[in-house]
Amino acid sequence: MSGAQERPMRADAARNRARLLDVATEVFTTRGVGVPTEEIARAAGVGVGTLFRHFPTKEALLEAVLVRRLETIADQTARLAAEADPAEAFFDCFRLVIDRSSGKSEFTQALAAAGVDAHATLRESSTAIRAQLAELLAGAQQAGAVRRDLGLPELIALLVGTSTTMEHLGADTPARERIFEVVFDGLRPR
Amino acid sequence: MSGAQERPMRADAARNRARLLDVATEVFTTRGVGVPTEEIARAAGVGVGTLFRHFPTKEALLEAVLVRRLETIADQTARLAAEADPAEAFFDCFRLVIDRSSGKSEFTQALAAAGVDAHATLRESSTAIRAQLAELLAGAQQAGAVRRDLGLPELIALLVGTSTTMEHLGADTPARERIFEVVFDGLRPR
Amino acid sequence: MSGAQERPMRADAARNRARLLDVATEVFTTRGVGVPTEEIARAAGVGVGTLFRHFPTKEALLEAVLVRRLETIADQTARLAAEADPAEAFFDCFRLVIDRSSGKSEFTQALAAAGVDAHATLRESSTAIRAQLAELLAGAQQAGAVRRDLGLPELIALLVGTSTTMEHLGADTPARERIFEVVFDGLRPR
Amino acid sequence: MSGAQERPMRADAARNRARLLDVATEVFTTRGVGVPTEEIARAAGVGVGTLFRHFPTKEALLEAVLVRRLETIADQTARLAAEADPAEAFFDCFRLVIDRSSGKSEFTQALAAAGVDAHATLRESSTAIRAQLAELLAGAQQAGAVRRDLGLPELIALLVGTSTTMEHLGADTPARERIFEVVFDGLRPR
DNA sequence: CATGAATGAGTATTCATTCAT
DNA sequence: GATGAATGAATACTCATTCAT
Repeated sequence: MSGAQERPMRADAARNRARLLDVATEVFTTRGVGVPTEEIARAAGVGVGTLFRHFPTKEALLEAVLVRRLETIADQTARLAAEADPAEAFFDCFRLVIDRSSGKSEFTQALAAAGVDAHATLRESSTAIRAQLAELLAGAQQAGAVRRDLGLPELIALLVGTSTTMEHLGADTPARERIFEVVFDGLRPR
Repeated sequence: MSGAQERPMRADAARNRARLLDVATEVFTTRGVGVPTEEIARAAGVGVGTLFRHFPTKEALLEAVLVRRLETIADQTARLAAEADPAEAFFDCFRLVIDRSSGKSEFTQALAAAGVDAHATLRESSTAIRAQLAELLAGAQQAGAVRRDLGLPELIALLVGTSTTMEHLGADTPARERIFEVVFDGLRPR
Repeated sequence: MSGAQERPMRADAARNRARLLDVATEVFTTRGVGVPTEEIARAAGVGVGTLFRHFPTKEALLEAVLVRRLETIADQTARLAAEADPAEAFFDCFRLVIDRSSGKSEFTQALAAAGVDAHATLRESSTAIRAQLAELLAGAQQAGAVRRDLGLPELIALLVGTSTTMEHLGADTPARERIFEVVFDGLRPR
Repeated sequence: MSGAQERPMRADAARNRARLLDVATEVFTTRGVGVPTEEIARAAGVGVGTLFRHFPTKEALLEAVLVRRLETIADQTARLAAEADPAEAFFDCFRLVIDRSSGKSEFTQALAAAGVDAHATLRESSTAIRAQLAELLAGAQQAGAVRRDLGLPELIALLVGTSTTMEHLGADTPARERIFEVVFDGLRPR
């Protein structure tokens, strides 16, 4: 149900596609979405034509990057949810989502896309993550670890916002930890 | 208290400058920074030439918009700080800053600019607001209303992040209120 | 009712616009529609930006060229129609339309556009020319100089086709004259 | 009588070549010459590589299409010339050539190619058709059915032009018939 | 001072053609 | 031989900025 390849796809083509995704992720994350396609192609060691063969549009490339991010997170989130007790699962997941967030506000966009509706491809993977977040939230609320009046939209908005907060703190680990404390304290009932 | 005028400046010139700032604020806020300068000029009822006479660069225009925002906030913040008791002042100010946040992520940028060091012009007004925020924070902490381990950088980052959170909730007032509760609860000691 | 300038338009702007139209006409006519916009701009001694300021689209430029051609023809046609007797007017006009046709099949397109429907601007001037042709045709038919069973569509198609015929004869004047004889003979009743 | 095959050529290769020619003819005729090679290949059920193996250039493909058209016409023309009396043969052939004309101006090009000297490959088949047309014309002229002052160039140009005329009339059969009457009347002596 | 025409570097995208699989 | 992935030159169009009117 996730990323099934229609046909095997030639080895080099797959390698190029992967390389393009990696480079694009890196570049979009660190330098924003404004970077020319040609530069991305060059950095991936392919011609522009190849980039556009794999992703018919710059937007499609961005979308693919976001989808992959979301899928990665969804996978890890799922693993967490299965292992820990509800409360721990919820807070660990919150951390995980935030920690996956890196550089620029690009990831913010990805998460935002999970909240708002986007293109078809994105919607699928964002739906997956939304479902998992909803489940985790419900579990934590039933376990009495999180305020009952919070809904999924607030949770998502809070994830996006906290991600932004962290971006502005950079690598200052103690400060980041204090923010986690503030938010987690605030999330608990009472 | 606001950008000193070198020479008297003709009345119409001043009017044009003001109009440009207003329009730019509106446009940047609602439609993002990507809007062509020409369109801003037209909306302000002047030619592009005039725009570039007042603001030598598009970036300079954006900067001016941000500065004015920061100044406005600083003014209101100052008023609040003078009137209420420290705790109330702090939280009221937090709300005020967030509520001034509207549309797009433009305002978030303004807040971000207060955190990071940007161009010279910005630095002046951001310094002002930083000073006030620092004072308010200290007051609230001494009054025992806010955790003592939080520094100014965390506060600013939190403002930026919460602003982002709110953007994603849009006009859902009850939800926004719940976010305030979460953050404010989290800010309090213990 | 023809090409009214909204506002005076600066002298240099008008000159550039005219130069662009001239160059485009020349270039499209002799080398076809495939010629890069940049080249047209360079040949007109302006930057691409100027070209696109005057004609927001390559298609718009082509359209403008065609319109001007049609207008020119319509003007001359009108003059002819007013002076001569119906039969002479009709045949003179036929010649005139064909003789205005030069190089490539670009003019064919222009005439075709008069037959089929095109963009709004084109339609206006093509309507004008169609009306005049219809009038001339009717006059010649009433004067007994042209078969009564021919309609306007056939006339236009014949103009386009004869224009194509002439293109393939190039500058061979006697041959062109023979074609005129063939077509004109064929047009007469019986 | 048609392009000699150097070596036997494998059965599937021959089938591919034929299929490509068919598809290209169809596509060029209905949608013009601008259609991407890749699309033609796909429609023919082969990869682009195969297309370029058979026709080293897009232009070569177009040329092959035209050659085949000309050959077909030449064949039918030859048959007609052998059967009827000179006058009838001439006019029937004229009709046949025109009626073979379908969609877009692609066929017009083919005819035009018979008039002008194009690439080597084309020259061969166009020479054949030119010879036949010359013979038919001479026959009709000696039979007193066509003006004596017309040469082969005029005839070819007239064929091309009339083809264009017909294109613009589309499927309006009565109108097409009237055009034939006009042209045929005009072609007769006096 | 204001205007808006001119500029031209910059960008996404297409497509004929080549070549590794 | 066949395939389709890779290539990259080419092209229409945009927009910040300058400067003649």
